[in-house]
Amino acid sequence: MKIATWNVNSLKVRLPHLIDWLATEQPDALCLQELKCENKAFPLAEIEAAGYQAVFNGQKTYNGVAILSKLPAQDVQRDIPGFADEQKRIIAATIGDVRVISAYVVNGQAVGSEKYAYKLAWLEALTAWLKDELTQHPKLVLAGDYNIAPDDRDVHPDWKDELLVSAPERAAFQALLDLGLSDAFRLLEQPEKTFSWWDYRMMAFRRNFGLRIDHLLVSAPLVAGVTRCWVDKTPRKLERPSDHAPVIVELGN
DNA sequence: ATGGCCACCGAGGGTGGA
Repeated sequence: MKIATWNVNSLKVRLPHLIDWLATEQPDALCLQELKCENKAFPLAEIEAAGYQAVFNGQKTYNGVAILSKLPAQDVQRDIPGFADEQKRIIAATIGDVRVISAYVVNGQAVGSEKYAYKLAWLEALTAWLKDELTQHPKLVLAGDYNIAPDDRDVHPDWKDELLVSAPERAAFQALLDLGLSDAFRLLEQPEKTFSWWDYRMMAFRRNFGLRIDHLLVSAPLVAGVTRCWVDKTPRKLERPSDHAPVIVELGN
């Protein structure tokens, strides 16, 4: 089973890239973030024509998440239960026998800002919900744009901003791992300076000035089956790309 | 030369992203 995550930064603009990528990579499930698209504008016909089903949780202009899959999505959950939030950042569904969650973690804008406080509160609510979710679904993949670079290896050395690497953000990431989840990318040997996001400015992609902030966390019963995990930089090289590249995990079981 | 983008809404620049 092949599961991927991709922050497309506007589903409308990126739809041609998405359709091409689905045809090439043929993932069993793909978690999307930053749709920036209302549910009524979701391009379902194009995605179905590509051989995929879709469940989505969209909003106008900002945020928005979806799960595309070859098999039908079951027990669909939108948003974090009990956490009052206008922003559409979560959708969960069971694909086959795996619980798949597409998460778009709050960016946080600047350390110490109101949005930063919201980021930490949101992550706390996510963690509390997941604890319960894992008891019901032992085989679980939490996929998405975390807006956290977990380790110094995940950050280009010239990155000067505190956001995305601050100690409280990394502690929040660790709290997710402490639930019994593993960063699939780090289960295997990986090339140095592997990133999943590059700023549109400063020729950042060409210089590989990036961050690894898109992750696939897998629950304990899935760990032994992880055969491969990688970032696909191909779509980042196209005209009018998303600033994020897809990350893919292959599960052998 | 120390900043350079992109997408949104809406009709011009402000906002947000990371």
